Parts: sequence; structure tokens; C-alpha cells
Amino acid sequence: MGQGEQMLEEEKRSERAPGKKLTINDVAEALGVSVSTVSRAISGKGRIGEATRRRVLAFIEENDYHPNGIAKSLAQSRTNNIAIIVPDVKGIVAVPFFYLCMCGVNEVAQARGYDMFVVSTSGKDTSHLERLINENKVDGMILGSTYKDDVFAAFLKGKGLPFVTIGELNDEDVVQIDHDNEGACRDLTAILLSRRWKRIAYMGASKNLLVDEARYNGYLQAHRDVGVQVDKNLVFREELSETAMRSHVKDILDRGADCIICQDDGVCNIVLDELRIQGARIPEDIRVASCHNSKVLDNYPVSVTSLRFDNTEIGRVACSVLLDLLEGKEVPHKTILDYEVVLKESTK
Amino acid sequence: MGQGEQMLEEEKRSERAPGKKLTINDVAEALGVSVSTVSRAISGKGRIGEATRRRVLAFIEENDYHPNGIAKSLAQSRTNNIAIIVPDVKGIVAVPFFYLCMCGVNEVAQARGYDMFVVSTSGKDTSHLERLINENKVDGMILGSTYKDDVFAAFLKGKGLPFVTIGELNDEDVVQIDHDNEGACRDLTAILLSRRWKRIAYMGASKNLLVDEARYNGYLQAHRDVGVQVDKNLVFREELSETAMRSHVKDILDRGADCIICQDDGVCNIVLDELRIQGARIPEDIRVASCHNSKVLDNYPVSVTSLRFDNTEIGRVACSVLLDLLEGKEVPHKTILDYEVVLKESTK
DNA sequence: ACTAACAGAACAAGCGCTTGCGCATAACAC
DNA sequence: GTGTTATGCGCAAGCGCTTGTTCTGTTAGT
Repeated sequence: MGQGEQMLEEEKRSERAPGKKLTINDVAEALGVSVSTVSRAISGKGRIGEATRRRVLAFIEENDYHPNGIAKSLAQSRTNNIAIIVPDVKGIVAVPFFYLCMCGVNEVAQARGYDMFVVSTSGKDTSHLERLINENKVDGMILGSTYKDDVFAAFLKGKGLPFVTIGELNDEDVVQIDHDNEGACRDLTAILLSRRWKRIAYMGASKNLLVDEARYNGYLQAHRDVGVQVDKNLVFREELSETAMRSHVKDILDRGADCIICQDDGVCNIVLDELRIQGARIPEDIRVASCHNSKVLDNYPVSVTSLRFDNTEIGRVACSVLLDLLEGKEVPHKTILDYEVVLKESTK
Repeated sequence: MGQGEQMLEEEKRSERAPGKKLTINDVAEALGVSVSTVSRAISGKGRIGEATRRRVLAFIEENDYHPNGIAKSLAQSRTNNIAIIVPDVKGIVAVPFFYLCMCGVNEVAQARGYDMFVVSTSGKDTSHLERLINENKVDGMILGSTYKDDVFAAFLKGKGLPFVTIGELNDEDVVQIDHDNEGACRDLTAILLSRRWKRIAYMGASKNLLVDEARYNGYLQAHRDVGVQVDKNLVFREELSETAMRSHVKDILDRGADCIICQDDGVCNIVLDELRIQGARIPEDIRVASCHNSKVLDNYPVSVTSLRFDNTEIGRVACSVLLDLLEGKEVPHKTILDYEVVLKESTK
């Protein structure tokens, strides 16, 4: 049982086919211990002697052994995989948001020992998620965006898989992470109102987007707070085509608005372009603010006032909350992230 | 062995805990057959009677049974998972490219029964890939971008995992998918040269980007083709900060260039902005073209000539090639995708 | 010196699926 | 009728790991 025999065993190991990966059996055999000992040495769980633990770990390090994740998953009934569901969109604002967010998720997932599936979905088709769930490939999911009466959220609830959403949802059972869209837009509007502008137009995108809903509510709240009446003729929240939006910009000018608040930078981009075409100067003739600070407007001649949300950070937080949830920790029902109002020339 | 007993068995099944997922054992037991029969019924491989196959399939359908993917992976030594490696970037052009590309990959992966991991990497750190590979979680990988002497490609080669790259690589062993950047930029340049412009500036981004290399080569080739000398004072290909780029735009104007070809829309965006500041009119004073048609320049007052590449399509193709490779089919060493030169007002 | 307690390691039964092999029974030839 | 081939299915050994239980040898307690 001395050094000699051990050497001999290790010798044997080096004879193995070079391409083949080592298994826990190979390690156990080479070391003359049982597989359970090797397993415990690695996991650190269970009773194991300090000396053998060292010996096993050294051998593993030396011989570049890595436990097979699949076998581990099967034995433990947990995969250490999560998935994030993102929409198959093309928009100039949505794409960067989801990409950065996904990178944030990946960052903390990696750091905490998880790998990340991404499934991009178009429309309301849940079939892409089904395999992942039915085949037990993930421990939990992040729903990257939410809609009113969200199909995906309903689906995930039905499956009983742990998940969190990025974006709010009218559902007490669902763990949600979101920016404070309402608060941010309230503050922004309040600042504009405090600067003598009272006829502030709101240019939304869709009533079905909960984020638009939240921002619009903030806009209303700010008006209520100072007792200024909102002129509903300056509010546009239907599902808007670019053409429709451009025509509404003209309406807004005709109706003598002081300011325009845009629901996001995509909308703002078009608004700014139409204002240029109409010959309206910013900020001399009209003030413009956007509700999302992306890079989209960076090279616009006039710097644009907007709300700053950290897109990567929301991904990090969402992932962190999900992993806490998976690991049995208590998590808040809602996590609301901070924002910043960035005042620039467009509202001078 | 009659109907009666079978009914009884199925009865028993319905007593099981409702939350628990069915296993192949449950199915076999309920049906009074062996698990191997169930397995063969599902896979369609091996010898199995038509009648039993039907019976098993019907039961499975009825009771919403789904084979456990993890167990399957372990038994078959293949996961039906792939991964795509994307850089952890923030750029206004790169982000949409990788997002759309990723969606393309996901699309065909899903269609062919695979799930997609995404790992975003910063710098040259391969550690994020290692777990995925070492733990046998994927069958193959797509490297989303390539650099000169690519660390990731080298790493993947070392690991012996099947992979393909999006972007070219000077390596005969690696399966590559790319747009025809050189051809596209050659065509674009040729068109400009044919329109009496002879002093065409080239604004690159980095010599380390193979894509810049290819486009620049096309630019040179077009000049050679018609025997026009390139003025190297109009070529800028160093790693450029925004400030440096803006100053080079002034140089370009001073040196009397006819045209500027930008390596991508990010560069172009800045170039256009600086031209505006300098008071140069487009296309009256100078012509501008970009080598990548993203949405970034969509709302620029003057529509911009550029090359159109299909970002989603390259993802689809890359995935398709990878899966062919994994499934043992013969795949081409290089797959070059088509492009389109889109002429707009900026080069009128 | 004898037992109780315990640490360290091996045993073995899974996790849920695949698949080579072999055993029946059925179908065919002569 | 026997011998041969085909067909449908069950058996059981894996895939590589985890983990509750058991066994063995020390150590401590009296």
C-alpha cells in the first residue's frame, strides 16, 4: 500500500487513450480509492480525510479531470443551467436592451456557476420553451420582457418552473424585476413642469407595453402633483406606425405644445427627424425628452434629455434574484431599480 | 393480459403525485411493457411492432410524457446543445449584429432539435467556455467573431470540440462562414471610381479586425482593377478613438478627397456628424458610403449608400453548417454569403 | 482492558435513459 | 415434420455521477 503501488497505478493511467476524457472511475482507480471518495473530495460534502482530499484534488489538477456535468445533473436532479427568453425583435432600442441585459445575466450566471441558454421567441409561440422545460434542461428561467396578460408568464406558471420576469406584471405570485419607469417619468415630467412648460405632449408606442403604461402613469402623476391639467389632445398612445407618428408630430406643433416626452429613443428618433423636416428648432421652438438613454441619439446634433437606466445591471439583478430563488433563499416579490434623469440641451 | 388488466395498470398511474413528472419507467409499467420497448417506440429505432408502437405513442401523448433530456444525453453521449460565443460589447453596430445573428442561430437550432447556450466573453478570457466544454454540456460551438490569431479558435481547436466561426480565419482546419466583405467593398469602390471620383478615403477601425482587413483589401483591389493609385494619406486604419476619427475627417477634407468609405456604420455615424460640424454638405461637397447597412443611419437626413449583409441569415447558415458537421455530413471549409450594394443619396 | 463513539472510506443503489444481446414465437422453406 | 430466418420484445449492462448506509480501524472514556 506504499508509494510504490500508487506509482504503479498512476503509471497505468498514462497508458489510456489520449483523446478520451477521464471519468471519475479512472481517477478512483488510479488513486486506489472508491469513486465516492473522489466525489466527496471534489464536492467537499460528506466525511473525508484531509490527506486523501488533498491527494485526490492534486491528482485531478494534475491530470485535468473535470466531472461530467450531464451525469452530475442526472444524479442531482439539477442542471445548473438557466434560460433567458428574449423576443425576436429588430428594433433599434429593443435590440441593444436585450443584448446588454443578456450579457448582464450571463455575467452573474457564470460567476455563480451556471450556464445560460437563450431562446428567442417570435409572437406568442411557446413551443421553443417547451423542450427546454420538458426535457429538464434548466433549473429556472428569466422572462426578458412582459406584456399585458403575458402568455409566457402564464405558460411558465403552468409548468411550475421557477422564473422571474424583467418588467412588471399584474401577478402577485410572480417575482419581478424592473426599472422604476413610473417614478422616472414622473420626475422627468415634474422637472419640465417646474420650468414653466405646461403643455407637454406624450408620445407613446403601444398601450400593450407595460413599460409605456408605467411611464405614462408617471407623466400623469407629475401633472396631478402640481395641479396642471393634461391636454389629452397632446397624448398619443396607440400602436403607431412611423407615418402616423410623423403626422402626430405635426399635430403636436399645431396644437402649440411646449415639450414632447417620447416613450423611448426609437420614437424620439423619429420625432426629432420630423421636427427637423418641419423646421422646428430644438430647444428654441420646442423641447424634447426621451425616456430611455440608449446610444441611438448620441450623434444627434443637439444632446437629448432622457432617463438613464442601466440595461446590463437589470440583467445582473434578475439573474441574481433567480439564482437566489433556485437556491432556496427568500427573494422580494418586486425589485425596483434606480434611474437617473439626465438633463441635456434639448430641454434647455 | 387483456384489456382489463391494462385498465387496472393505467388506473394506478393516475394515483401518482400530480406534480411529479412521468419517467420512462412509469410509462412502461402503466403499459405493462419494458422500458426498452417504450424507448424504441419513441426513437423509432430498433425492432418494434407497429401495434405496440402506436399504443405507446398514444399513451405518451395522452399523459404528456416527455423523456428526460439529461438522462438521454448521458446515455447517448450527446446533448443536442450548442453554444454561441459572442463578445461582451456595447457598440452601436456590433450589438445589433450579434443579436440578430444569435436569433438566426436559435431559429435553425430550434428547428433541428437543438438548444442554444450563449456565452458572452470579454477580452481574451476563455474561462467562461471551459465549463461548458469540460462538463460536456455542448456538442459543438459557434464562434461569433474572429480576430487575428484568435485565442478562442485556438482554444477550441485544442479542446477538440467541433466548431465553426462567423468571420474568416487564416486556418485551413477551421470551418468558416462569412459575408463576402472583400468582394462587397470592391464592388462599392468600383462603382464610386466609375463615377469619376478618384480620391476616395478609407476610414477603418482596427487592423486587428479581419473584417476591416477584408474590406480594405476590396478597396485596394478595386483601385488596382482600374489602375487608379491609392493615396495612402487618405487611408486611416489604426485603432481610432472618436476624437482621432473626427480629426482625421478634417484631414480628409483638407486633402481634397472626393469620397469617404467607412468601415462600418459606427464609424460612418461619427464621420457624418463631423462633416456636419465642418459644414461639408453631402453629397455636394463630399460623398460618403458605409460598409454595413444597419439601422443606425436610418434617420440621418441624407440616406446613406452602404453594403447590405443579412445578419440573421449568417447566423442561420452558421448554425446549419455546424449541425451538419455534428451530424457527420460533409461541410465546406468556407461558406461565403452574398451581399448587396445599396446606392443612396449620399453618393449621388 | 473493554466498550462507546466516531472519523474515514468503501459499498451499492439509484438518477432516467439507450442499446447489444438473447429468447421466444411466428413465418417460411424444403 | 424439421431446420432456418424474421420479428417483437424483455433483460441487463451501461452512461458518470451522488449519497445514504455500512464497515473498519482509531481514539477516548471509564
